[in-house]
Amino acid sequence: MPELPEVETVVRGLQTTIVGETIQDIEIPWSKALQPDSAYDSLIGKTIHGVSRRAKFINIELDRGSLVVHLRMTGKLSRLYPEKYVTVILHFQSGNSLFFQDMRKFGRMVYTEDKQEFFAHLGPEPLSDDFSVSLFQDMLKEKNRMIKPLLLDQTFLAGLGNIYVDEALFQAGVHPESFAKLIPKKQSGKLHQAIRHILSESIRAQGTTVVNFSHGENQSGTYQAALQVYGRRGEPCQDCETPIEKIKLGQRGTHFCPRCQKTYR
DNA sequence: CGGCCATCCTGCACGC
DNA sequence: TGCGTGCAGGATGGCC
Repeated sequence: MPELPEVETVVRGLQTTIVGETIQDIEIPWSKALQPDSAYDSLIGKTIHGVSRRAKFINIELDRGSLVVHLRMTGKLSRLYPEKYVTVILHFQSGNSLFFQDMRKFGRMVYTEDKQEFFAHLGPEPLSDDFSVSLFQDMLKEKNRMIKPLLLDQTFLAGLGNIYVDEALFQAGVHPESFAKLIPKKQSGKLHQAIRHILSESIRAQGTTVVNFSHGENQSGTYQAALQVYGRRGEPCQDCETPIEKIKLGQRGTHFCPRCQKTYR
């Protein structure tokens, strides 16, 4: 499951490989993966001028407009033919190609001429300078919602996924069912720090790569071992040895230590 | 506004 | 062995 750090790693790779390429042709084995329907015509002949990241979106900038990619659960971009689960192939004039592989077919490539508009609904970038402790504390203060689903809401804060939210809440000692506006300043400060720490550390680890969809199976990153609650139901908490619990919250599997994480309600 | 549900997809774990 | 069932999950959209 690619989270923000994995996406960042992919983007850095693409910056050194596909910038300057011109799209000559596109194959679309899974038609839903490339949107809108007119995207094919819009993309032919376009040259890639840069690659950047916004939240978990990969923004491939063209001479006009952008090709925005979201990998969702199982999407991967690769320069080599992956054989299985290929949904879109960009063929470049150079003879090189870029393959979009996605077993679960949730991932999307979207052509947009107005990326500002496309990203307009997203909340702040958790790693940006703008995202200060005081801003975060102000944002929490006005939200009468449980903290876990709130942190997953991309319009509130853009880029956190299920795994890192559980980890950040554990590190901050905040129970996922706490109400945002009731979290004391000290704890929301810790939470802010935990979010940024986890994200930047796993970017440093070359994109975490938490747990594969097959559960517990390592892919490539080194951050897996650093996970303290996610996927550890029943295992002793590393701080107090109380078994880690798993509940469903906002339709998401949610892991936490019932002793170390305090509920504010 | 907030919470809940269904939807999209597929592979895998589990129970019988 | 093989089958059926349920689960996982990012984001969106609909409903109450």
